[in-house]
Amino acid sequence: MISEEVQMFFKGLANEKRQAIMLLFLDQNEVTVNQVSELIGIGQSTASEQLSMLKRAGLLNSKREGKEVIYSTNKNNILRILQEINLILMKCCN
Amino acid sequence: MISEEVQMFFKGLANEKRQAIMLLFLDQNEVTVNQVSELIGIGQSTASEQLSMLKRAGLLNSKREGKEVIYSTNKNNILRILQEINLILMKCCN
DNA sequence: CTTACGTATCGCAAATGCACGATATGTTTT
DNA sequence: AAAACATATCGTGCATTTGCGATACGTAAG
Repeated sequence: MISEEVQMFFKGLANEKRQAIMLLFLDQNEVTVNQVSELIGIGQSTASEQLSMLKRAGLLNSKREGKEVIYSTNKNNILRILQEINLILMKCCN
Repeated sequence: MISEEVQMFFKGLANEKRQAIMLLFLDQNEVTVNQVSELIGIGQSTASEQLSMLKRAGLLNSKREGKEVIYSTNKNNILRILQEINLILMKCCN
């Protein structure tokens, strides 16, 4: 079987809205929940839940700053998991 | 938005059984539907459907050989999509 | 042509995922 | 302490996914 981490990584990115959220970080490296809600065009609660899901999946980090919660990419973890995935799929493609 | 291909790639790997199927190719580079059914421990129809899903997602190829259908990894496509994903996520992790 | 075997498709029930509004919690300002 | 704002959680309806058995289709052998 495959590590729980990698499994969650794929589930995290298996949704269009969550993919769109990740793409936000191409332009800016920090976003708040409300920004995501507005930029993606989803409700506030949905944004909050999808962001926390991406965090659980190891793709994002969050920190509180005043009343806002600021999300950013979990670079180290993403790169680590990417390497793991590359390794596995490369082997499958001997 | 992200390309349909990449989206399908993630959805393909977002399921435990399908991940297990892909891992079969670490040992052998060709499997039949029945082999998958037995090795993974799922019904014949389920194996058939998941395999054809992985093919649609661009991860597998298939060819008929007699009464059997033999699946193998779509190496070129996998490597291509992996590169694309790496590119995107690397940028997100500037 | 019939049988046997491998695979694909169909119909269905259960589980999971999704998105929302309402509401609760946390934080700053007044 | 109360108001205002940002975020998190809850409950719900709806859609999608999952896995199965039954059945249809394709292919090879008798």
